[in-house]
Amino acid sequence: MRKSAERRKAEIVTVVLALADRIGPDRVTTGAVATAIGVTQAALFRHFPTKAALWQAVAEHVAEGLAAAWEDALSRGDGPIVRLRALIAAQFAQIAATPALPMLLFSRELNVTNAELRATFHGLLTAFRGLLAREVGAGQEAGILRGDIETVDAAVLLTSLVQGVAIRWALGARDFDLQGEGLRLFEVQLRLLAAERE
Amino acid sequence: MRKSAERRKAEIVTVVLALADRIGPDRVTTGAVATAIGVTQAALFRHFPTKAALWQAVAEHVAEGLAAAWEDALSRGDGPIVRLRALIAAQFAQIAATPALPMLLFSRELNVTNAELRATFHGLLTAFRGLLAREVGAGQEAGILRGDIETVDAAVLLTSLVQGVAIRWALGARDFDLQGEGLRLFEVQLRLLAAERE
DNA sequence: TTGATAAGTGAGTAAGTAATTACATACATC
DNA sequence: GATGTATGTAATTACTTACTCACTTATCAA
Repeated sequence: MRKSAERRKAEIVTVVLALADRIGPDRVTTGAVATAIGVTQAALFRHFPTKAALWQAVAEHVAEGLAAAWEDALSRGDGPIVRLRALIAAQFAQIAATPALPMLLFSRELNVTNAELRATFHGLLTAFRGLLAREVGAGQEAGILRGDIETVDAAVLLTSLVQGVAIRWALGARDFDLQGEGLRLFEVQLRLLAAERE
Repeated sequence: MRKSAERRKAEIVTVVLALADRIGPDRVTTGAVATAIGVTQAALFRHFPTKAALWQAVAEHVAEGLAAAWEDALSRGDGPIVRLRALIAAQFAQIAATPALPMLLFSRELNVTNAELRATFHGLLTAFRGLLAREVGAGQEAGILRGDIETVDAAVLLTSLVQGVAIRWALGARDFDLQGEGLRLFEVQLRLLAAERE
């Protein structure tokens, strides 16, 4: 029943993310989190001085998860196409594992209350685009991808693909496999980006 | 100072959208709206029975604006490519005119409190994708666009493009011209989708 | 000019919000 | 087994929220 501070903190962060998905990030009150865990509301402030600090911890948790997934994806493959596919797959996997992520990007906690969080997440999106751009550039130099397209433009198209599918999934009924549909469309876009050969 | 109910209603809706952009949709309190207008908070309830009804009116206003912009775009052009470009341009123009739109899609007002609004907006996105798909199909039949791509997939890629650029604009510093950058990337994607000719 | 109607006000209420406090108790360490 | 510390609680705080109601007053038609 009673847990160490470290494990309790982790539990709180997890519950916040789950609640954010279920009832929306801005409806996550300290009371709701507490009852979902099974402690009193005051107990939360044993572990986080303010609610903003709680959200900060949540953001760091998410950011670390994303960074780790990207690193893992890049270390796996060898060719640029394989690595591109792994990056996209990792991104979809992270979103599926944390469905509140798209909503979180637009929550007031992130955009208004905590300017630092906003910068953090915006930086994450930029970093992801940068990783994609590097692989696209490698593919272009290798002659696998069309060279008559700006590298960064191709990267933007790919990040947009992820966001577009994620939005459709998050706002809709979530009645399709996010990663499957996302990777299918990635292959379509990849065919468009491929250098022509006959 | 004193206005007719019709004009006051319209003013309230406008102010709500402006406030939603500035402080986030979920921080738009009846008090904040009232002081932004220059009336007391109680005055709002003269025109809308509940806050949910207010949001309903806001959603209808936005939906009507989008539908009108699409209709106008379609009536303008003649060829499928021209109409595609006009649809994309219209969408970017609407987002630029109502910057709260992307946030609104993910607000709790839309996603949790009012299930009807959620369905409305989700339907709008689907409708837009449908309009794009029709033009893409026409372009494919005319031999202007590649035929080896599923029509709906191309439409999804185009809506994703809009959403991706809009997200980058809304979450970033808004330091670039949304419509200009959006249309530039549209031309890039269009080149990828074009039937090859040499 | 007058009277009816519609727009706006001032002063409230009840329900929720994050945060604080004094107090209790489980748990590891000696 | 005693004891100090860290985790948790009950009660309460000051504040914000949407919403109500009895009232005032601007506006306009007769």
